[in-house]
Amino acid sequence: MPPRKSTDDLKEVIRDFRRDQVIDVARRLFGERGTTEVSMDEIAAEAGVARSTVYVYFANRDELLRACLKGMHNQLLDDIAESWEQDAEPAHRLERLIKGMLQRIDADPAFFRLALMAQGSVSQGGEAVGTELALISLNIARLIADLYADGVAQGSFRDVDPDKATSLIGQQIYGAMSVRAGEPLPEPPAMVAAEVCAFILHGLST
Amino acid sequence: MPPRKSTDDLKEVIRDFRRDQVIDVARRLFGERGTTEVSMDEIAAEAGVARSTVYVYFANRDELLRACLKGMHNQLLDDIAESWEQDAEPAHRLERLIKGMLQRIDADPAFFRLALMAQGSVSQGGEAVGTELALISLNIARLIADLYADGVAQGSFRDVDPDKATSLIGQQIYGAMSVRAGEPLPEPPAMVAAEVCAFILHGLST
DNA sequence: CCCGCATCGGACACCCTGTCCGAACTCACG
DNA sequence: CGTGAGTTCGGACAGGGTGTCCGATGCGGG
Repeated sequence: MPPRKSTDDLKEVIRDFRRDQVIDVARRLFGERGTTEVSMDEIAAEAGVARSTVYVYFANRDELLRACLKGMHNQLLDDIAESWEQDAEPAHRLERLIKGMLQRIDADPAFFRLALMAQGSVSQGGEAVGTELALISLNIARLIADLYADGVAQGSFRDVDPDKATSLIGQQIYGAMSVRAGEPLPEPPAMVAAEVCAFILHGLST
Repeated sequence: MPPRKSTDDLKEVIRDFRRDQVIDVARRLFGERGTTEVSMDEIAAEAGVARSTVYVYFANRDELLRACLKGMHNQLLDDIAESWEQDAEPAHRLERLIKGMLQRIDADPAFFRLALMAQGSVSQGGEAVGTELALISLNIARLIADLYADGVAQGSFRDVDPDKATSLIGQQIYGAMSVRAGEPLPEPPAMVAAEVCAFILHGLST
């Protein structure tokens, strides 16, 4: 087996390119009409390939859905990582984190609704779609945990069980994102992020 | 058309009974394996009726799903209404509200996961399943709004835009419920409710 | 020029939905 | 007791989706 590296690499690039092509279409259609309402025929047609070709790249519908989620996961992490290092102040990081996620939703609300729906499927057949979403949650949770620990260390956050605090913060963010994913005409992300962040910091206390 | 009241009433009772029989089975199966993974055949078989008979009671799969959600909605409202009048103190009402919802989840976690999944479907075909869930949200939101207004009136809550405050509180509760619906071995609802409530009241502030 | 490879397109078996209808059963009424 | 209305059953049916398979086609590199 001779190296033949460049050729094989090219093939792989092409393969990835086509894969992404299908994923993009699937993500759009899933987002627009829901994962259950789009047939593989439609995806294939819209992507300009034969249905059987789609099955060359993805074993089945589930795997395609998982690939869609993975793509979104990566974009989300990129978005957040970008702004993460710009400010080490915990409260600011929190606000940036929230703003980043809201912006990601705004960039493709349909896609995020897709994620929410998949969230539902997770608890179901148990299929591997769940693992994709669990990864996202884990990554975000880690960021929150770090940020909280920093805040406690410098005395700006109340010191309670870190796991509980992380969970509660995460829940608030999750709720905020869910609502926004459904809202037709959302307010500016920066403003919402500021409100959510303020609420997390102070709650209803006078 | 003679009155014949008692007979017709009886028929209606029987009809409702059978309907509920199917709904119970459907709710269980939907909860266990997800709404998309259960066929009408299975539901009918498990309920001990012919598939065609199910279609006598429900026009289609969607209507059956909606009926399942409506049932859960009513149970939830009953649960909450029960404890609502026991204490007029806003903070206590909030905690009771949260506890009530957590208990409902614990009573039938599978069912709540079903609701979450349907939440996803809402944004999809747009079918009337959404209206069922929207009703639930509305009812809860009204309770929260009342409670918040009381708290502000008596000076125990910060006075901000009531809509925003209601929304933020609702988001926190929504997140907490979502997490709990997925947790395998949750802590006592009362304890979790207290934590969530405390977080809403004070946030991270020292 | 020819081989390998990706793609195509269509046939296939299987499953699910929603509709329909005739047959059997139940039960209240005359 | 007989009759008729209403209910259920079971199965047939069309339509549509999934996932598999395979022969045909086209293309690019050696």
